[in-house]
Amino acid sequence: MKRVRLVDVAEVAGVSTKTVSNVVHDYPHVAPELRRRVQAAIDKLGYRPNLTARRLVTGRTGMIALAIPEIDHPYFSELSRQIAEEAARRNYRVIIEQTLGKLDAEHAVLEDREAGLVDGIIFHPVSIGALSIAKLHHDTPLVLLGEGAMPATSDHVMIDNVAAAAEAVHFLLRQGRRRIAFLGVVEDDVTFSTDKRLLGYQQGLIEAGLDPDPGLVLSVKDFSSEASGEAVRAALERGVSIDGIVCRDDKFAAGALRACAAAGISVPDGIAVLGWDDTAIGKYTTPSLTSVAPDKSALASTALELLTERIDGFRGVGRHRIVPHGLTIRGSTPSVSAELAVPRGEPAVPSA
Amino acid sequence: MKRVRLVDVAEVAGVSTKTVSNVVHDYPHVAPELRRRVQAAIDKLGYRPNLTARRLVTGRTGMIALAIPEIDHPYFSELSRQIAEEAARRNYRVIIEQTLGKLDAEHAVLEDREAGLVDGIIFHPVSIGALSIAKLHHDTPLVLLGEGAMPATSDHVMIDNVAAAAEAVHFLLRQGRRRIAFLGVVEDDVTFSTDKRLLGYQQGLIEAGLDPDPGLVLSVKDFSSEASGEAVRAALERGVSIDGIVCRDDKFAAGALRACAAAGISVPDGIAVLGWDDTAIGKYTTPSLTSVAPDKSALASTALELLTERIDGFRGVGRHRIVPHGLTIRGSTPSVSAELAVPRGEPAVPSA
DNA sequence: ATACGAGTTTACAGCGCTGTATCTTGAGGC
DNA sequence: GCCTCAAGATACAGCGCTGTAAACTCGTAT
Repeated sequence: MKRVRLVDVAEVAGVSTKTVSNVVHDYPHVAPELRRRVQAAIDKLGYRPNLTARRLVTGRTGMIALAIPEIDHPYFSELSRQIAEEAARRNYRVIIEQTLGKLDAEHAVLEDREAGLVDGIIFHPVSIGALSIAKLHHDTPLVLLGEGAMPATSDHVMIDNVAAAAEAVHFLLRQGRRRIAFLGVVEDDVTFSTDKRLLGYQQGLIEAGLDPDPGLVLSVKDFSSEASGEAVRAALERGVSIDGIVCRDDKFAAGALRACAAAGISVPDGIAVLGWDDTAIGKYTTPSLTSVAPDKSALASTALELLTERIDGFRGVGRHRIVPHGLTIRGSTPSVSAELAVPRGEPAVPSA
Repeated sequence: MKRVRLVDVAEVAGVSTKTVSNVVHDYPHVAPELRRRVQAAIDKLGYRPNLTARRLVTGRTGMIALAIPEIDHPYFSELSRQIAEEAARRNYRVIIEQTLGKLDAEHAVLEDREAGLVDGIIFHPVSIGALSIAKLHHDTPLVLLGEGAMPATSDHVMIDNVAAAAEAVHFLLRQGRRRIAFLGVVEDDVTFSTDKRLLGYQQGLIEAGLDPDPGLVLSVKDFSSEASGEAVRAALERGVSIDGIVCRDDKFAAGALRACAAAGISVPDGIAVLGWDDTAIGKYTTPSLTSVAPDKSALASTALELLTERIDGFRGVGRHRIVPHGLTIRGSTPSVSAELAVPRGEPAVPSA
């Protein structure tokens, strides 16, 4: 059963292919009667335009590629959803490319592998450097996400990680916490996110007149929640005094929660734990997780806005946009009002 | 800056476009010297084939659509990852379509909206019925996933939900649990998954010579973990005696865990909780979750296998494949060995 | 009656690529 | 020395659609 083509419809309706095309596209100057006849033929034959053919001639594919490290990481799947929905609103479809953070896969994203396949690329790089991006990037419109490489030539969207981390610290300080740890720095970490968050953490302490204690910056073996839990366990065992933890992501926070539970320390009473990314993970932990919340919806719409502008011909230099962030407050930090009611003068010292 | 085309390369190399095409495709009968010359021209000009044009002539797009309810639901994002990786292995790209389980979106998936855009569709339906699928489905190769509609005409892949639920029940029975609840039946549930799992649950009890107690089939207001927790809380408050819960998915199980904790009942000592889908959620709950584990990798590879066969011309009737499932054992159920060591004769009765 | 132009409709080229059929070449057989 | 044949290279049509420009229609102005 051959697919129905424009010519088939044209023949049945007794008009030219262009007229059929005009009807399909709702071109205004088509006589009502003809429009009816053509529409009837379309319905009768069940005609559907061949998008590939349309693309070849228009040069537009109506698709954008979304290149992210892992599709099943909660942050990225939640972000993907926002982007897919925002893209749909603008009549674009999304094809998802998983890089697993690997350098060669990230190179492939830029190397026009999608040549003529997508109109633009939204890319959350992890391993690749700014220089490589600038070098490899041809002319497919590109918007970068995250705290990784950000060459001046490309558009870029992120939240203000430094400010967010400082705010997270202030949030805990307001609740009387004084021994706030940062979890954590990963050995051989190639990502830039941690740096920014660590910087903001230190900045927050300094702003409050506190001296950052290097012993409170916990280092973690890898990016798993097991490793982060292990790091917290080890710190507590060493006798490090901690009454709050700012984590680089929700996974790490989940590990911290486990370690606290294992050590018999109550969260949030003994230690307050603060995650990052406001992913679904935070809804399932015990207690549930207070987490820095990037505005994923704003992230998505800003990325799409920049990208569509490029697709529509904008040729200026790279634009850098900061989107809002907030703090989703759940059970792993004391409620602010409770704190205000019973201000604590002394930092809580864990028993382990 | 115009894109480099085949003709541009041909001109530089001083050969026909077809020869360049042959080089690009590694066609064997090309003289080594010519191949070198053409390759040099390709490299020099930075030529990348225009996939859209190639598609128009070959009729193959190299893309498959994956239509799922929610991309950021852990089960679906994990499944998506498997499918994307399996597809990549077979040189297909995946475009993801989110239906949100809505009927009109599910209709759209089948209505050739992707006409000429994808070579095939992998579709996890929720709302649409078997009849509608049979009626709407044109000739784009299609493979269905899940327990929803499964018209005889379409290929279909799932796990044996009835058997898995029965096994889950037996697993708890072996540990001496006797008051096993099923969580839960959702009012106005349009999905078929619950039915199958409930059936298997009842079957498992009957096989063990137990009489299913209707009071142990908990009904839940919606699909959130809050609602499932509420259902468990209410049951416990009514004084229903429960020592084990088989849940229709991990989200429900997470809600159950919270309800137990709130009621002061230890999991797994007082109540054993068993989730479904083996999603990442189970790693973050307290305790971590024992969960029925569909073999997502087998699901993905089987779906791709059936789909590519159809794409490659197979025209037979719908094939139905059952893929394996297992049980990922974590903290929400007692370890089997401990149970064997200390067999319990009496069901544990929760204190609430 | 003729010209004009706004509104309709069409012919045709061509997007960039590949499949088919065809042509060229040179080695080997007689 | 001529013919055969396979390997190597090419010409050309055409995938299904849309943009452009030209053509046609018909009511109104001249």
